[in-house]
Amino acid sequence: MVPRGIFRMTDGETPDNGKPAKSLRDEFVDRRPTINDVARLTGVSKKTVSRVINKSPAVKEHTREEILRVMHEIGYAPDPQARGLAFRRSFLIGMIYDNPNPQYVVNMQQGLLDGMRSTGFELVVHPCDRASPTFLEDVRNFVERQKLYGVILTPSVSEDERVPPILRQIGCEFIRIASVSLDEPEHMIVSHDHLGGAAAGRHLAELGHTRIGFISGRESFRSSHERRRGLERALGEAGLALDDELVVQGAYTFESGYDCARDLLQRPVRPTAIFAANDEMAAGVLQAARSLDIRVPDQLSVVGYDNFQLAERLWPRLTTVHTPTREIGRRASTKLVNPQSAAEIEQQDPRALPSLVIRDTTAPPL
Amino acid sequence: MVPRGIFRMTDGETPDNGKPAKSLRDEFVDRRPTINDVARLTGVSKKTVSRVINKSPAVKEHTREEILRVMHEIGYAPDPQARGLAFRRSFLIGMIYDNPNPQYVVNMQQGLLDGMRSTGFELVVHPCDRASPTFLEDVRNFVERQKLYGVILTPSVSEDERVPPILRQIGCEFIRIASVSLDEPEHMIVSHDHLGGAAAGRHLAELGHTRIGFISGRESFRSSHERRRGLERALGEAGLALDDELVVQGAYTFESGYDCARDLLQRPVRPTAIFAANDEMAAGVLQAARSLDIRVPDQLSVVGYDNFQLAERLWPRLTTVHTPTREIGRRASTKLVNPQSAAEIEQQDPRALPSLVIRDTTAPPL
DNA sequence: GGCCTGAATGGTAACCGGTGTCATTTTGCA
DNA sequence: TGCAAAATGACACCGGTTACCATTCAGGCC
Repeated sequence: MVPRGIFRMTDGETPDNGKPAKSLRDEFVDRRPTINDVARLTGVSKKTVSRVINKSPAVKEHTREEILRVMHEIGYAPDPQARGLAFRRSFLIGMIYDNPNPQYVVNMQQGLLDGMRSTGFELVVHPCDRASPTFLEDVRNFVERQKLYGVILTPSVSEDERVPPILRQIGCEFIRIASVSLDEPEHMIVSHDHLGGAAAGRHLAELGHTRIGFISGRESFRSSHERRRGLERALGEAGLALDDELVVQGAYTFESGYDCARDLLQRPVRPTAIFAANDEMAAGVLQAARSLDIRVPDQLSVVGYDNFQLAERLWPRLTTVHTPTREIGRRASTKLVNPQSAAEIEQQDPRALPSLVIRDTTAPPL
Repeated sequence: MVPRGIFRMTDGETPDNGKPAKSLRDEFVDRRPTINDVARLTGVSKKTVSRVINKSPAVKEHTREEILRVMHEIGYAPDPQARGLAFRRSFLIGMIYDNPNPQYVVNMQQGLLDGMRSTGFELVVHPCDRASPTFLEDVRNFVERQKLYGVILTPSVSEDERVPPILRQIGCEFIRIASVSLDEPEHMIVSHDHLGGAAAGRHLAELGHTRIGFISGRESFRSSHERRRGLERALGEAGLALDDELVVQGAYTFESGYDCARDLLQRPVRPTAIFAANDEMAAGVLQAARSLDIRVPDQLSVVGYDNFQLAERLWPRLTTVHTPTREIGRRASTKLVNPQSAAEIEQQDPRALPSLVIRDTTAPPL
């Protein structure tokens, strides 16, 4: 039996003005259809339509289909603002970052958007300055005012332990993206930088290098620690050790890579290989080698980390560790907007691990 | 005379429960203050508070100050969703782009955010595929569903003439960012790429080059046209002409730059200088020269366009044309959220013009 | 000085487009 | 037929805005 009213086109109280029959769509040329229109056209209450929107199981299959049909016909889509107001929560995901590398930012954004595609969520970007005295207040205001559905924290914001308590207090979901687990797993996506560091170390050890220099990022950067830890582990497994003398501290910038490499390469006994903790610094290493007439890879092997576009544009083309930033981003946003499917993905798909890309800056030592 | 009620802390109908005096803020630890709270605490109606929020002149100065004081004290900020719902318009700005270059995207975003800082607007990023059959539908849905306040179109989406009519129909403000004016000025921010092209051409002509190659972007890219037009003008002013034989078409990618340069450099009489329409392709030119044992800049001068970070990482460091992408972005968003101040900026500040950055890839011909 | 008029200001109710709570109707099954 | 469970609906509410009306105030006029 057909539920009464399901097929009525107009409500009993809406007078039929006798105009020639026209497509349902025509009514909405200068006005977007609302939930009330859907309810009126299907003859149910707006509450029932709301149930369909929210995929409540408490709607008879037949009713649901009819409502969906009408929605489709008149081109209805719920208003995220109205929904958000009632939910006390928007359908916006915030990406909070303080990262100077454009390539990272864009790859991450792309990945986040991949995971949010056709879910109705949108991405709001929010760069910030972690060193600013108003940093925490900025974050709080952003999240609270926009009533964000969730937040993605990327390095180095993700490493700031002052942020999670604020988000918990507000009641905003968040995912931290970091090189090592800092939290309960449901809040983390880990990039396992120690594995990448180990791959680089193994590669250099296999080539026969024993005097290996390491250029780190700032003390406060977890990723740099992890990459070093991996390097040390791989060298250890090859019966080697990382000489503290050959570890110098950079700052993830091209210039710092240049300076650190000049330092290392002008030592009485210089290293035969340098592992720079990111590609920017590795580019600086190449520049420094050139300035000292040291040929790469014959006289010096160089390994970077990140595998940004830059690595392939350099000369020689840079051997580096690829980080699947986009894939990591996709997982992070999926975890936020679709937790159950995220769990599946994580188990089966190993693509989110770093991997070595061997190009032209590494060779056996002379 | 003090308006009645202004200083009352509680409404007459709200019973004083006799608890010890506490900061006004304490009331809002688990609940954000609303316009009703502000109205109650100041003893005015919410309508008056609303007038203050919207900077209506029809509020007595004294009343306004008092309301602002209370707002500040309890940490009130209007809910953008509720406001948006009533306004039928959100406080979100969309950035719609289909641009493969991360550096451009990030610089542009940064600039847009600069112009929106502390205006209460937020930036929603929306990459898209202009070649997709659903492209226009995607754009429409995005803008219409989110009820965007305004949209920024960047190349090459900004060059698509099908988009503006859709936005006009929806009633959404937009700004097109392009290399040349395509529209009424109030919808455009122009990057004047022909000036940059001319600067590059002038530089090469002054160095004494006469056989100059040009690697363009795809036919459909306005920027490439403009850069070429500028080159031709500068050469013309120097009594030279661009030889059509030496113009080859690339695609703004590293690989296309490499291929085109190999083509040009293996001609019987090769050019002594190459102007590539962007830095990516210029990087490809350097690679190609190296592969053919042609020394830069001694045997070949190279000029790029964009001045992205890459330009300084290359070896030799690339001479290129700087585009003030971030500044352009700042102007674009300012124009959207604060049109009157935008007009002033545009007149006085010339920083938004391209300028030549001379590095190490250009020298007089042998 | 009192009255009238219009401008300035404040109040009330309805509305924007959805959701929550809880009551009511319908259905399936013993 | 009765009853519990499933399906649906009525109504208030989310936090702002507008439309419209009521009140207050100032100035001009007689």
